[in-house]
Amino acid sequence: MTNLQTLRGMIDILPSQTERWQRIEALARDHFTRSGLREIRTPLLEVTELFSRGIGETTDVVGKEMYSFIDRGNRSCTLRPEGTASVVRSLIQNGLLNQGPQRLWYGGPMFRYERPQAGRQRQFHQIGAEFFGLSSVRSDAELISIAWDFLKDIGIDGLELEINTLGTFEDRKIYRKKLTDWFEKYIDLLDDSLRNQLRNNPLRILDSKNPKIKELIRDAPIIDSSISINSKERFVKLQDILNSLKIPFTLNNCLVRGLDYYCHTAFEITSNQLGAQATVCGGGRYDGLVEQLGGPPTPSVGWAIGMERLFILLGEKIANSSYPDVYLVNRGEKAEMEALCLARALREANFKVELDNSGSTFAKQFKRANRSCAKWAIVIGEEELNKGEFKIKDLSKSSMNLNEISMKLDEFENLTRVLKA
RNA sequence: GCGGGCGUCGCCAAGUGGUUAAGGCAGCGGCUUGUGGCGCCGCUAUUCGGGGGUUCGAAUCCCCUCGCUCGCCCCA
Repeated sequence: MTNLQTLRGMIDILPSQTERWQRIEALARDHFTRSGLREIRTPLLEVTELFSRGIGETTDVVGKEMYSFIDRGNRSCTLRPEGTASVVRSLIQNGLLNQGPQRLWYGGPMFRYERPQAGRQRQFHQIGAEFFGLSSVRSDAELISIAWDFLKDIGIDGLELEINTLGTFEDRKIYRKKLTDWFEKYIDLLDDSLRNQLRNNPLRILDSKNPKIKELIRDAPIIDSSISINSKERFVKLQDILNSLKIPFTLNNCLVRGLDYYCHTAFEITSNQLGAQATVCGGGRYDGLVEQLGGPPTPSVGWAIGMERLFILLGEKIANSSYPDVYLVNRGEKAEMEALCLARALREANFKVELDNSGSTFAKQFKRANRSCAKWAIVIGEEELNKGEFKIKDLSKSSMNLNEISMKLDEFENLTRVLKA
């Protein structure tokens, strides 16, 4: 195949799909605005170090999934694999963390060099929300509710919210040790990659889908056994609030965020309709991140939603539905000019107008008018022009020639009144 | 990076060694040089992702390669 085509894992969003995107994006913007979030936009390209430091050297994302290159100034640059690191960088760089709590949302394309599969592309889109400078457990609950309500509002059903706690950094350290010691006893059962994980990120083993490991994990120590009274109380409080908000959830003590700066709340919203990649929204609290990137200690909590997965769940619920108000049938040199002027005037008056520029026969043009699903056809030809008129036709009426009305070219007010009816 | 499935027109496809590569949708033209949704007629793949091989003969068999897809790892 010598034809030029998209890079693997990168797809075109064609006109038949863009309207769905616009609708969801508009709904998201509206939902976030009502939720008191303000949008932040950061560059797609950042210095590589931002992600290696912000996401973690030992993660797969940084270790093998980044789109990185050296630019002409000999800097290592990376297309963002996620949104949070850039947002944090921006808050620090622009001094926004000195201006009180920040409630933000962002959206746009992210890039990860992975093998594409259902619900996963190399260029994919996320929308995310984050709170900075808010440490109460109510913030965690509010943020979860914003995600939950958004997904509900746009009409997605069958979602499940799973939550877990990772405790404080101290708690995690203790748990990590416990877990490592425990897995060491079964080191023979672990393959190379799991042993690697055991060294770098033992908590992530809990997430394994390997059936044998899953069985093993059933008997592994759970985090509950390691966390402090305060952490436990915080987690119970979160559950209480979610109950009060009538947001159903399940506890999943294998749900972990592998990175060191995560603490307390971790959650995912999943669906069984997504194939292997079941998570449509994932997030948690990461009080250590801002500091790790050179800012002041700042409590932070956030989540991201995968847009492509959202669309899989939506199916045909948000269909393209924008048909023209008017299809302008026209023929003959002078009539064509008149039609162009009329199209412009109607568009100015907020009508969606499709102008037939084909110059083909009236029969053809009407065929296309019908296909376009326009409500009205306006007809301008030599005959009409000679009388200083045009015709309006209701395309939804089945009779062919009987449903025309003639109108003078200068009766624009009258025309718009008819079209609106 | 590693497995499984697949690759025939813009889309959906039939064809599984004999040569004129069905059919449907969409598109274009006509029946209808000025009137739509139905109908009828015609046109639209020298070619079966690409390359090489086997054969008198290949879309059909073999090898390589590219791409898509599903899964593993991991994530949204």
